[in-house]
Amino acid sequence: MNTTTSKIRSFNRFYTAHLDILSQHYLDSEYSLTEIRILYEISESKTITAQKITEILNLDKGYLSRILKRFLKENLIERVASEDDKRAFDIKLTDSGTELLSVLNAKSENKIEGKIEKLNSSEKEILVDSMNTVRNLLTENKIAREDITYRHEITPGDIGYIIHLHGAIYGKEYNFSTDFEKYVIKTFYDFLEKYSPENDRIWMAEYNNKIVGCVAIVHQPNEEAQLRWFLLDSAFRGLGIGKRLLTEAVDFCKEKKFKNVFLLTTNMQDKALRMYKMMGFELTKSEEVEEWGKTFFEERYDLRL
Amino acid sequence: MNTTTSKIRSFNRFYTAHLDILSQHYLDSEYSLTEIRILYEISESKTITAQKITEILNLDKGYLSRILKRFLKENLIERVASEDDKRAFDIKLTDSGTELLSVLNAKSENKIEGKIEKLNSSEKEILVDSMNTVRNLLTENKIAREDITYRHEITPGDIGYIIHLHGAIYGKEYNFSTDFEKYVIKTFYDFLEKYSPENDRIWMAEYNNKIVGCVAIVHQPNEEAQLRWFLLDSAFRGLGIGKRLLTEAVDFCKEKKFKNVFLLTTNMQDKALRMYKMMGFELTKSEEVEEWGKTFFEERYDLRL
DNA sequence: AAAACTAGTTGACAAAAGCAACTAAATTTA
DNA sequence: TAAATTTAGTTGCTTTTGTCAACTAGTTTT
Repeated sequence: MNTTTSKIRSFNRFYTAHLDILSQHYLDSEYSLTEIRILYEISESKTITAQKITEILNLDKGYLSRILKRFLKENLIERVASEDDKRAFDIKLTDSGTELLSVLNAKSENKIEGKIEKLNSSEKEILVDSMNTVRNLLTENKIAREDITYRHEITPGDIGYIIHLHGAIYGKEYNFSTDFEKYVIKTFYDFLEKYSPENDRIWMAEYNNKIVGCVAIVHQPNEEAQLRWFLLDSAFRGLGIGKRLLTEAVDFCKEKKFKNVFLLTTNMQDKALRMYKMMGFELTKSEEVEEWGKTFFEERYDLRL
Repeated sequence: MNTTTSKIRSFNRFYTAHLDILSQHYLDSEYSLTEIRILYEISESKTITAQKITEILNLDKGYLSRILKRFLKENLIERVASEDDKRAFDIKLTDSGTELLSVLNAKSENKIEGKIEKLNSSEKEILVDSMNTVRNLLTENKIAREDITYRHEITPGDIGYIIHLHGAIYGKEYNFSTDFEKYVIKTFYDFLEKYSPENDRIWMAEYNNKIVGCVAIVHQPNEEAQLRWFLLDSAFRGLGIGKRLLTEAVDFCKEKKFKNVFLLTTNMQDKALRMYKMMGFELTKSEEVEEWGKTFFEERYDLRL
């Protein structure tokens, strides 16, 4: 028996009970969960047709029709004949409908408050993060480009996390030993020692407040710069994050008037190599080495600006 | 408006839709979700009374009574008058009831399989871990001591994550600047340079495969050892994790026959200080310093073994 | 312009759930 | 220990919730 599946089922049972949505009256109001969901859909889309609601909530149109009739009578909704389809109506909430919904929302929030009141703020953070993770993993479209944020100020914990990503990702994908992480630690220490906010920069791509990708530009003598630590969590590839990071990095180099940017990489990083080439980087050196428990080619790429 | 609450509400709406529990027929069977939940409860507790079921599932006893009557007629359950209460019956599933439930379980698992088939194994792991976290946090008992695991082999990504924790926690709790993280990076680099598996060790406490606490013993000249990097994520304090880590560390020192263990800390770490003293450490030096954007006392504690 | 389709309404009905009165046994109380 | 109260389960009656199919009137396809 598949344990992942059974663990998920167990969670589903737990959450069904937790949601407490199987009782008829939603939050002791005189409305059922279905009715509230209808009102909620109306409020969400500002204006909507009955047809659309049946699609979203999977309701019988006859059933819905009667519920809407009652809502009209109770002045919770109002509707006007649709412009482009004279059979249909555009439905929206009246003020008292909005009011009702907000009262119920407040009630629902109170109930949730009660359930999390014993958690401290970091536990709440963990809870929300975990919920987001569950949701993202269970959603078809997985991660949306818009959910990724970018920044370049270094805050406490960032560098450590980037080191962690390097160790974890290279360990998993290329079987690099912990020696590689040690090497990364060294490079970051040197970077921080010589760090010049004016001529160095590190960009981070974040998802759910967690770094999932990064790249940095480190100034070098003779108007050169080195591009370093270009990395993307495997779950976040193919979203244009890498391209965005590299573009920011190269733009920064142009802005700072560096004459040449170079980077050191290995022949194993096929995906990163493709992106470097796309940005105009060209192979200038290649040398076979044995390190971190593997044999590979260490390569240098250059981009003249 | 409290964002934690609204994020949870959003997740609840998502999960309600995801669970798909609002349709009448459970998994296209001729049974409703309520009926299946009843069967499930009966199967879980091997033998149960109707009263108990109404309590667990919050059902009307008249309603339940009729459902059970039907189950009896359909030979899904059987019941015998209870020994200790002649009004009540002990209910249990018949073979065909068990059979029905297992068919439905298989269906349910198939459905879940379908929803997670696109996830790779590490994503599945993350999913289950996150569900466990959600569940633990929403359950009274919060995080249980048994959910914490301990290990001391360094795997790729560990050191980076520990550096991250240092930066993030000290940044948040004591407002230390990123310079502190840089200092931690340096200490870890030195540690890895001189690392001797024989005389050094680092312990990690994990929750859901994520490091939440650590401590290390680093050998020093003259049969001394230094205790370093003792740290605990604030959400995981008060669970005995710190004590366990320190005990492991001191036991290791005894086993390795170090004559003295010392540690350097600051007067700000009140909680850690209490634990050090509890383990027998004594203050041997105290000096005012100004570092990482703060003024404080740097203190040395020693424990003779 | 006819045929096929769609948005919404309505009647008839079935299933799900709740409420209250009842029986019979168990427990509490005086 | 007998009367009063409570409890497990049943049954009749009712409301709520949801389904199905037939219908109107407007829309789209052919």
